Amino acid sequence: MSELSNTSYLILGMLDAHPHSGYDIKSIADHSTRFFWAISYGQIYPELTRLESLGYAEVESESTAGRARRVFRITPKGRAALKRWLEAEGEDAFEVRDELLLKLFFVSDAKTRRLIAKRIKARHQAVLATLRGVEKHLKEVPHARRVKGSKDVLRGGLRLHQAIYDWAQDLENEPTHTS
Amino acid sequence: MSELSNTSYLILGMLDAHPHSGYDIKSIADHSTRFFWAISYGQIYPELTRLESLGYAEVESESTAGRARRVFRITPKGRAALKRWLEAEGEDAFEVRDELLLKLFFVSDAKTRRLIAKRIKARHQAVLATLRGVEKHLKEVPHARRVKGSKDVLRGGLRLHQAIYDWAQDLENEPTHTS
DNA sequence: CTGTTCATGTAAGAAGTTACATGATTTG
DNA sequence: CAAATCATGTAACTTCTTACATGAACAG
Repeated sequence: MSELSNTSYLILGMLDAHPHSGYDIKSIADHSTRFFWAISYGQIYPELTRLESLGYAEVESESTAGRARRVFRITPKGRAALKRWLEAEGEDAFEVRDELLLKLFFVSDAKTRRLIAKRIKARHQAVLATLRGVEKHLKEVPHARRVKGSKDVLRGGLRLHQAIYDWAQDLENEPTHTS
Repeated sequence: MSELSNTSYLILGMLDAHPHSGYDIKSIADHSTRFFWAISYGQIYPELTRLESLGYAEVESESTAGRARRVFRITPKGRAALKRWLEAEGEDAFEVRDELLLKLFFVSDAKTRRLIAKRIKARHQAVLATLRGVEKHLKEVPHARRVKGSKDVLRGGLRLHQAIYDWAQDLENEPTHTS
């Protein structure tokens, strides 16, 4: 396959904003990109090593004593690759995997259907609450350190989850299935 | 890990509505579940064999001459497992992977940002058009043959993609980034 | 002094995609 | 008769998750 995956660019994007360790990247991703692109340690650490060996990133600092810590910095080559990716027109993968929608699709009795609607509501209410927390937190982050698109993307997330919530609300209130 | 995955239940759900071949399942999935749970031949054929060997499904008919075709039917054991799954409370996985959101997250210049907004709009406009086509098609399918939740799920999809479209529209019209 | 957070990494496996190989039947 | 569609299946690969192993530093 090609040299860099979307997950590589996610890491590169984080390094572009500021030098980071694998641990940093994971924590940032867990309250930002995870809502539309999740990553795990099992990807991050090997990928950082790989990005370094390919010249897209380099080790900025490495702790020799005490607690282990390797901080990576993006290289000019990495920055160029990131820019190219950002501007490239491609397939622009969009994928949803939703177990509750899958269940709803196959459900025939009204009672289970209503129960699933309830569960969908609860799920997205929880996500909305989390996103509102992120929003609050974001306002406290110094302007310069903020990843540029975070505000836009956050608003998109709020809209998306609100829309699903509203739909599930309607579904729950609907009279017992006709037609 | 456990014996049946969500993808197994998707197949079982299809067989519950009506006996099908692997090819059938793929074509149905491609204009229904694919919007929230995509599957490929590489999963379907081995999984049908597996479901049969575990007693959740059985071969209803098999062409011995001419064009190959194996039609599967759900067994009582399969039906029971499906029902249990539909009613089980679990983690209810919800996952989004969106390359354009990922790009937007890292974009700093207004021009690229606007371009990505445009691409998001185009993408979801296309999905909406497809979903409206599915909606039309669904009305022509005989009532009894319809998978029960398809209408509900379809409306959910329309809402979701409309919400993203609207958000992208706002994003495109916004004055060049302040704050 | 104990639990939490910081910190790195690997190994095994699950899940999914893509490409390939093969061939029959139908439609224009 | 050629192209599209019907039809099954496998192999190689990518991607991602989970669990494990290890240990330092800090907060109460």
